[in-house]
Amino acid sequence: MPELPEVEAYRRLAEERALGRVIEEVVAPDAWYLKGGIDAETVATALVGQMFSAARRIGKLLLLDADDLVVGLRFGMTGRLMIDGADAVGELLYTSKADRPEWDRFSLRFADGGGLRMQDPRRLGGVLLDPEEARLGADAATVTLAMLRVALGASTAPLKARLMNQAHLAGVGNLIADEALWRAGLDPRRPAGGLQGADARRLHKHLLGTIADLSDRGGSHTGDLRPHRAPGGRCPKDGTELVRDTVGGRTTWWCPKHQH
DNA sequence: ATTGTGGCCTGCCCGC
DNA sequence: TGCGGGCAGGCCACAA
Repeated sequence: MPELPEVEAYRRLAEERALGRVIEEVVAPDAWYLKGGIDAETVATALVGQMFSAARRIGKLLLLDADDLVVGLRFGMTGRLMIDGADAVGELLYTSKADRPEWDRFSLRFADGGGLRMQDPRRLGGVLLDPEEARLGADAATVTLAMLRVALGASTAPLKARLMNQAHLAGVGNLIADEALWRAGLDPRRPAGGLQGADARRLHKHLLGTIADLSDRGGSHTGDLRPHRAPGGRCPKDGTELVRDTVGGRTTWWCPKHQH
């Protein structure tokens, strides 16, 4: 399930292997995968003959800068990026590791013979041209405490929902949200705007720490809480049985003893 | 503007 | 052994 750590791995892969190569062909067999009212012909006309000069990332959105446009790649929950057959992320929690031709939703072939592919069994990702980058909030991996306070604002929404709102803070998905709140000892249901002083500082510290740890370990599914997100699971800190509920529309697990 | 809800997509796993 | 239902969740449309 690509969250920020996985997309950052995709970005590095693209930076290493996709820049400076002339695009010779666009293969976009799945019209549903092209977002923003574009079709395969539009994408091909825009991209063929160009090359990428930079690979950027905002939250979970990968941005490839071509000569006169930007390609945005969204991976949803089950998307994978492969370049010349290489995969940046060995394992995704909720997607098959299989590589099937029918799961190729979008591909670019380079003039040198290699190519870039998006594999996505569930078709939850997509391709955008010139995405509106300003619609995304601060990137969660580098957010400062002051920016986090702005992102939380005076919102009455549940803290977890606000953290996952990409317009305010970009890059936090369900697993990272649960892990960071668990580490910070904060109840996912409490109002986002109610965080003061030490609570906000603790959230900031553990949000950055969670993202750094999970990136080092190899993905958003490598959190300390993750193995216990199951019926009967207990808090690895204090042994209390975890609570499962829906918060912000997402399945949420937390420890009723130490998260307040 | 804010917040919450439902639907989309498909593979997988469980119980019958 | 096959089948149906539930589940996973990122994103978006929509309602109030």
